[in-house]
Amino acid sequence: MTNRKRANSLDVAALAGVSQATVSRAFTPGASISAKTKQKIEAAATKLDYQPNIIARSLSKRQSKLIGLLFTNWAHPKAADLLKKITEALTDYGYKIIVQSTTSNHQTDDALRDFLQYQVDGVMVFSATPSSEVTTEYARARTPIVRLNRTGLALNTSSVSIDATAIGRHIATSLLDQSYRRFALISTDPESQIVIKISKAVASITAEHPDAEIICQRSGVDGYEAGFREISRIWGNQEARPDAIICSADNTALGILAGCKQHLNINVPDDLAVIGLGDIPPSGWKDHNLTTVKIPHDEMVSKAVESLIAGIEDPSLEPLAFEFQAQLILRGTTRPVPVSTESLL
Amino acid sequence: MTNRKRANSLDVAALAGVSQATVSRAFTPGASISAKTKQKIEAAATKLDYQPNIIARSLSKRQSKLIGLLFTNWAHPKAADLLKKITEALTDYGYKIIVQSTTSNHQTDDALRDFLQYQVDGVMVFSATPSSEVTTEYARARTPIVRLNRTGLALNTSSVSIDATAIGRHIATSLLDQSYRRFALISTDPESQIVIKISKAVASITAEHPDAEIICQRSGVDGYEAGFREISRIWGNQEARPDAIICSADNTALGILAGCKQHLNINVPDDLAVIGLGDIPPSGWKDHNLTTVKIPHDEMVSKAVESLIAGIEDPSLEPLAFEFQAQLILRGTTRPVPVSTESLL
DNA sequence: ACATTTTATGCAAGCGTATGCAAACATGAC
DNA sequence: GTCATGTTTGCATACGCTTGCATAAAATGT
Repeated sequence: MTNRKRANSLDVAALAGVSQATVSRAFTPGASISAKTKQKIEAAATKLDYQPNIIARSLSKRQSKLIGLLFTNWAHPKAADLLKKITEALTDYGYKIIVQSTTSNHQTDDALRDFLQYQVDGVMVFSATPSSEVTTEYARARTPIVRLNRTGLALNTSSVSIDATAIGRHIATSLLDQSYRRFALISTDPESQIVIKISKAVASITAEHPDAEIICQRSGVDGYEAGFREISRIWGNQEARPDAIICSADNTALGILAGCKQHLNINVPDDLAVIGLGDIPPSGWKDHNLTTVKIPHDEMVSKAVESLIAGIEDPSLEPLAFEFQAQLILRGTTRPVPVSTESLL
Repeated sequence: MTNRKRANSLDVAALAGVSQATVSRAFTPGASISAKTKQKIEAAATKLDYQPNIIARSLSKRQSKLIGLLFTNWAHPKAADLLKKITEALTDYGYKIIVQSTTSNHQTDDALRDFLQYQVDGVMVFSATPSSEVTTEYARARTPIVRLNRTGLALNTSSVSIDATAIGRHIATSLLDQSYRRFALISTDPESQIVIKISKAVASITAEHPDAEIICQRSGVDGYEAGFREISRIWGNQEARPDAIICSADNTALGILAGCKQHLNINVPDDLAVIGLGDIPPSGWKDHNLTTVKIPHDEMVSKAVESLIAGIEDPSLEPLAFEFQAQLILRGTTRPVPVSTESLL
């Protein structure tokens, strides 16, 4: 019983008095095998504590049932939820997930090449964009890549994202309807495509409106504390005080809110509107009650997983770019909406 | 160039004019090979876009360089951080991580068996306890398991946890020093070993103190909203109002705090002390300023990874149970500490 | 009963790599 | 030039499984 070596199909075959091939078939769903021998083999297998070696199977079948998951943005407020969702969805499809964390773009490429060495059947990338060299390698290997939280149809990869332009326009329109006119845009990562698109959308709406303007724009403001400090700086510049702040993260927005309340004595939403992005749980808490944007992460993950599987099953499938609609959640940090526009929500 | 088949070591060997074995050696660090041929092979490899097939290597070497990570408690406030830390630490050791999510105990066992099929070199389990059947299977396969966030030395597995008894005693002593006497214990999961130990520690301290008592104990209170509701219920029972609440999660504590402020008009910390567990970011925010317990997750992860690797490298190593000291962070939801006890912190 | 179809099994050749062993080669000492 | 020593290489086999093909066994039909 203290046998060093793990039992393999040959051992089981010997014990069950059949050939090794038959053992293999006993563990292959849908294979041609009689109920009787299958049972016999299963008995032998349990006796020997045998379980098929998936590594060997992968080698033989030339598919690993492994999906690479490249995760970059761990600071994302929904990081854990996303991971859970992705893992579970892929598991349902019979895949195992091998995760890798990266920070720099350089690392991204290395990690993707690693995945290829592990013969992954597909890769999902969260909040990162691989180089075109790597993606062509993937194309050559006919291994699909799906990017989550990145837009566009770049480089042989699919993407699943939100329709940032739409939500940007929606935010701007809504603020205008609520009689705000002087917008500030505060973002975490200046390179985020989503943030850029939102900014552009807001800009295009204000451009159409005679007395509206974007009065201030700042990036690299990341997190609660940063928001708390940032609002003082903004408010300090008396000639250019905004009356509405659009923030690329709820955290930051909550920090701003705290600053308003605690030492600036700014009345939200009368003097100033604050809008976040992401709808993290504290935003809904009664003591914050932040107006924000809810991103349909669950649907996005489902779609991403779905399209990854589709790409694996049919390698000739063309990559696609999906965009989902985000939802503006009006709470207490913006004025109540005039009835006329309520139907828009 | 649109070659369907991935190049393998034999193709490279042919192109470089050497044997397949030599190619293998070119990609094996420390193998016996001359600089010249190695270079030649590398040139051929890049030309063919060759990368060693790790699946095949694993089969041949009988080790996969794969670690199974079983993740249960996705709701843990630090879930994402922990995952990141674990992933990165294991990557540094040259391992890849294959994650699996589970909810029920039954799933836990299945997932662990799956890992075994994938020939993982070791497994890390976060917030779950595998059955003894599975752990003996692992012992037989000489594959180590490390449990993170679970205590004790059960079933051939190592564990890394906090010293719950110590922090429980510390909390209780500190509250007594601050002249609180009537304690309430609110927990999320009634089965959490850590919570149970903390409760017992608090109980043992109060037992030693003549006029202190645990006046109320509730479990299954999970999250901000639940805390918000719970404090009303507690406060409603006028004869049994506590003067200090010890909460097994910061979220819940923050909900309680909000309830105190918003409609119960309870003065924290004068009428009531509130202590959380976990030190999530909002707890440190100025508008909450929650006294809580900081858990040294980073050290714990390092230790867990370290001991897992040790177990892999030396299978004869006995499992160990590690306990780390948690730290009480005194903020605004408890009274200032009398000077005499400050040295304890 | 036999012929015919269907179903189960075994045989053997892969899948792509690692590695012990022996042969070949290079190096330096004499 | 020979020999001893150490370094590189190739050969062949193993790792544990799948699967096409051929054959044996069972089921069906007449």
